[in-house]
Formats: sequence, C-alpha cells, structure tokens
Amino acid sequence: MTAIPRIVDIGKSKTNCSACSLNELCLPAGLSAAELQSVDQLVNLRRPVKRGEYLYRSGGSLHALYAIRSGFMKSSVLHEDGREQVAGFHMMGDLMGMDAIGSNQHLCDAVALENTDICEIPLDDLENMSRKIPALQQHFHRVMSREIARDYGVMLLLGSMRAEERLAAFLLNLSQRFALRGYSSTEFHLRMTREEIGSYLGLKLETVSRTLSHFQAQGLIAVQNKHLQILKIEGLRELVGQHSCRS
Amino acid sequence: MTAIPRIVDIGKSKTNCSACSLNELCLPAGLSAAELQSVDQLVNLRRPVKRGEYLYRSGGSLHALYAIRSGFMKSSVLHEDGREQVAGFHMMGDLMGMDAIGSNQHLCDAVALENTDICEIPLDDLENMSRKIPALQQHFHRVMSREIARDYGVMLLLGSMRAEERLAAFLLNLSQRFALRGYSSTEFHLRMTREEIGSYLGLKLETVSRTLSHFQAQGLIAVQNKHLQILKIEGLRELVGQHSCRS
DNA sequence: ACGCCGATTTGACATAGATCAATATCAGGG
DNA sequence: CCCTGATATTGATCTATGTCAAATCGGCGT
Repeated sequence: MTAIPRIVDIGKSKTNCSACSLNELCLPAGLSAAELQSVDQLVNLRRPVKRGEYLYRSGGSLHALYAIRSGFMKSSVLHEDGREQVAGFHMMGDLMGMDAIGSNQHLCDAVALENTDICEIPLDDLENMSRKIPALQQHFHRVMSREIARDYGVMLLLGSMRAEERLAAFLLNLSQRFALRGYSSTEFHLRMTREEIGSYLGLKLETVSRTLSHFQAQGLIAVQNKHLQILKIEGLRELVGQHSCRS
Repeated sequence: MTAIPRIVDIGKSKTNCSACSLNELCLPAGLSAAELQSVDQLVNLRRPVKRGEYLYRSGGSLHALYAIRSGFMKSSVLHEDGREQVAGFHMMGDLMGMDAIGSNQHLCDAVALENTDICEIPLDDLENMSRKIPALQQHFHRVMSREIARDYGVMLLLGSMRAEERLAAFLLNLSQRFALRGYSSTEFHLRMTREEIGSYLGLKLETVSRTLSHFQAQGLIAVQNKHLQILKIEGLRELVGQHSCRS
C-alpha cells in the first residue's frame, strides 16, 4: 500500500492471450483455441511499469501473478542490513510472483529495468480456471517447476563455479532466452548494470567488469558498455564446463 | 531403469494420510476429514530407501512426487565434470521431485542420508484430485511456492554471505525445521558430512570444520562429530545479520 | 575386541576475488 | 548542448577462503 500502482483496465488497453504473440512462451502454452478464450478472461488488467518502478515489494501482500508482456525486470531479495541479492532477470513471457503464493507475501522486490508491460493474473482466478482446464493446470505446474529448476541452476552457479564460468554461463543463458523469443542470440543489450550482474552472480562489479574485459581480450565477445556481442559462443561453452582445480 | 526400486504396496504397509502424524506438515495440510480420505487414495505406494540409496537420479523420468514420511535425504545437482552441488536437505513432511514437473525429467539426484520412508504420489493423480479439492490444489501450489522461496533464501546465502554467516544460517534453519517437527531445536544429529554441508553452502569441508570449531570456541555451539548442540542461539542470529565490510 | 577406511580436525601456504582508489565514460535533465 | 551524477574500467593491494598435507578420530564389519 505504499504506492498505488497505475492500473489500466481491459477496456482501455486490449489484453488478450489469444492474440498475444507470446502465448506459446507464456502461461497459455498448449491450450486449444476455445481454452485460450477462457484464459483471456483471466488477464483482466494490464499494468505498465516504468523503468525504475516497482511491480511489487518484499513484504507486500500477493495480489496476483504477473506475466511480462514486454520489457525487462529484475527480482531481488534484500538482507536486513541492506545487502541486495538479485534473484533473477525476467523478460517477456516470464511469470513473476510465484514465490509469494506460499505465504501470501512477496519475498522479493520486482523492479523494472526498462519500461515494462505486465499482464496481471489474479491467483484465485487462475486456480479456478485451472480446475476446469486440465491443460492450463498442467502448464501452470510446469511453469512453477521450471522456476524451481532454474533456481537449482543458480545454486550450482553460485555454489561451485568460478567467476569466469559464472559470467560465461550467464551470457549463454541470456543468449538462449533471447533466441527463444526471436531475438538475436549473439548480439543484445544488457539491461542491467555491472553491479546487478555481480549481485546475481555473487561477484563484485569490478570482477564482472574485469572478466568481461578478459573475455573481450580473448576474442570471445565484444562489449561496449551495455551492448554485447558474442563472437565465439563455443568458447564460452567450453569455459562453463571447466573444472576449477588445476589437478 | 538402472535399478529397480523396492516397492511395497498399500496392502502390506498401511499408508494413509488420515492417520499420519505429519499431515499438518505435509501435502494434506488444511483438508477436512472427508477430503483427507480422498487423499489417502493418492498415496498408493510406500517405498523404503536405505541409507546411501537413490530415490531418483538426474535424467530419470518423473514417475511421481515423493513425500518424506521419515528419514533424511539430500538432493544434488551435478555438473558434467563431476562437481556436486547439494541443492537441499529434506526431512519428514518435505515433498521432493517438484523440479522434474517442467521437463518430466529429474534434474538432480535424491539420495537417502539415513534409512528413509517415502510416500509416492503420482503427479497425474495429484493433479486430478486437486481439480476436485480446491484446498488440496491451493496447498500444492503453496508447497511449490515455498520451495521457490527456500531457493531464494539459498541464493541470498550463496551470493552474499560470508562463511560464518552461511554456517550460522544453516544451523538456524535446521534448528527451526527440527522444532517444527517436534524435535529439539537446540540439540540434534547432523546427518550429512562436512563435505555435504560445504557443498550446500558453497564452502570447502575444511572451512566448514574450521568455522564449526570457531563457533565452539566462542561458546555458541558444542559439536562432537555429528552431534550438535546450540548453546547461544541468539549469538548465531546476530552473526547472520552481520555486514561483511568493515566500513 | 581389532583393524581399517573414511571423516574430521588442524596447520601452513597459495590465490581468486574483494577492496580501495583513481580515472574515464555515458546518459539524462535543464 | 552541456553539465552532472551514475556507471564502468583499470590498477594496486589485501584477505577470506581454498588447497595441500599430516595427524587423529570414529564407526563398521569381521
């Protein structure tokens, strides 16, 4: 309740999954045309979140789940003493807010890193609808499960990779996600700062910067500020598989 | 299919949630008596997993979800080069296998750290039943969500805590979970090795050992091998909130 | 009870990455 | 278009934790 979000209802900005180009990536993946129409009723609000604004904050109560229609967000957990841990970066088609279902309270902040358009999906409605449409139910479970799977990957990264591996894995992950969404897998714009990358990867911003420079010196990538180009994707892949010990 | 699990059917070892002392911790939490009886039908198998045995392995296909009735397990992701990252420790009432729903393939190994008794819950049956029983559906979603929330906590730990904080947070977490299950929150048996603790916390076993010794020297805990006693729980709590910089 | 192997502890040393610091660059507002 | 604060790069050091090594402990199987 700290800030009243600007909400645009369905009358003003037409929001329907049937017509959305993301529907194969997003919640309604795999539904029939008739089912899709029902799902359209779920997404009854569309909310623009401007760069730097919060979609929700840690401690706030769960109002809905949020699907990203366009834009880019980060979610971060914050330690009482002010330390921030970025828990993920989210782009179109991603569903956010699932961490709050268990307690009805958000456990992390969600901030837009660029102007973002959000489809708001009330959890109750989703649960009701998914009782009627098994394919939707199944797909929702898959989406939650994939979030768990993603988290396991992050644990692996944070718990047992060296700085270079982490960064290489991060770039490959971004590349793959952009590709899935029809963008270039080799050339993209980093929407987050070095500090945010560092927080996500458990590194300091200087280390991120140095490691990027190092990759560039090796001819693996070309970076200029936030513009990034992957020159040797295979080189990055090799880095990720590397053991840390010299033995 | 590498190993055929030993399976005991419901006829031999009576498995019913209605009578299970864990039902408030486990999936059927919050159901009415009548609903509980339906859920009994879900758990149609009970499987004992002996210490050191696998409940499932990475790459294996999803057969069911698994609720721990008694015992202790770990789940771990393994990197191609052999590095192991422990993703979690699981005790009675915990539900395992949710990471596999998204792809129908397990992404981690689940190994018993002591003889463990498992209730097997076929996902299809759970999904069917939860379409009929909204409270079950809701609770299942909560359970998945809590797993996501837990994972965020682990990311915070791995990404921005120092060794002492990690270990203190780990001990406090165990303490709390034992307490919830009616065991002592101040004195318990560590079922995992120092190496497994280290893997979970992103530390080497020597660091774990040293840090435990350090805690003991400070009078915060008493450890003797796997037997652990928390002497000053407040002291541990203070450690967790500590900022890393000296500034 | 004995012996053995894996687990743990502890010490000495090495190093990846953090910290501190100085400069350079960029993007956004007036 | 210029100014200003945020962001990024790069270098010099420091330190927490990893690595290597050796000694001890403890539990299990025979």
